[in-house]
Amino acid sequence: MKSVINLLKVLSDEKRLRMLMLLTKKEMCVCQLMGVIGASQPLVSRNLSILMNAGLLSERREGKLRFYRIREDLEEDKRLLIEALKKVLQKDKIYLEDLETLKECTEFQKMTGRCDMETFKEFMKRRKKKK
Amino acid sequence: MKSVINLLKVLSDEKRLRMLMLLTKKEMCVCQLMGVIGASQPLVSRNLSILMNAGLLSERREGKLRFYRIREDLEEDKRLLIEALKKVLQKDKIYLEDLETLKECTEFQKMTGRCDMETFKEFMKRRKKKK
DNA sequence: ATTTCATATAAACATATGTTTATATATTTA
DNA sequence: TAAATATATAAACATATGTTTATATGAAAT
Repeated sequence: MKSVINLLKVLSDEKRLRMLMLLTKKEMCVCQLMGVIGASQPLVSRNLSILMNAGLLSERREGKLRFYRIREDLEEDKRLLIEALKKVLQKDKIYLEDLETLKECTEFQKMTGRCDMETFKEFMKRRKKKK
Repeated sequence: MKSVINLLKVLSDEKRLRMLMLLTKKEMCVCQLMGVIGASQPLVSRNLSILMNAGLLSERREGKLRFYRIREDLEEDKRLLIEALKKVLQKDKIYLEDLETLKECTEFQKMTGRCDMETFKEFMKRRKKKK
């Protein structure tokens, strides 16, 4: 029960839920998440560490970057709940917007050939202008 | 997204989750819930009103008593998530204990032929002694 | 080695949440 | 109509949580 409660608590924060949903699509580094979620670096890092502590993510280091992904050996209860959430959010507006932003962000990254904070800050600026 | 987040928040409280799980088994009044959960009347009432506001429960009045149950016309996302939680908690220790307590509580109620606060307070006392 | 840069962590703060105590409401019974 | 009773609500409090700002860490590049 305690672990289920904790899981619900961890995922009942909008930014964390959005981050987790993005990570079900692909591995991402901190600066990419900043770009898509539109949150500050410390906030993204803190939420990642909360998701890590909940046993949901694994981490991989590559140079200065740290990539996060959903653990492949998720416990049964976590796997089931995440599946349910994916189903529930399938047509959710914010979730679909995030997926779209992720696509654009990935393209922008390919175009520039870079993966650093400046690049994603630039991406966020352009995105704001669009609106 | 907002409604899913709120649902997760509402259910990430142990007492509320336990109450909801009990209510998937049968309709219950406030004093029965007090007996099984072992919480004070105001706390049970407050949590019931939170579950109501989240669109999870319906209420039926019978004399001085108020009976609560899971809404039969639950929205799709809520239904899905509750189903997932039921699956996840199927073998959970606290959940199974609660079901056992519910059974005993119902028997005690039949035996005494009463459904009021005194009766359930008495039930709680006896239960504590057992341990 | 020093600087740069991505990320993590700590400190500080405001706000939200769970719980208890006290009080109100509304139905029943006397 | 008054007293009793089941439940709801309000007030008060302590604790937990999300967020920002400032600082630390550790790898890479110079």
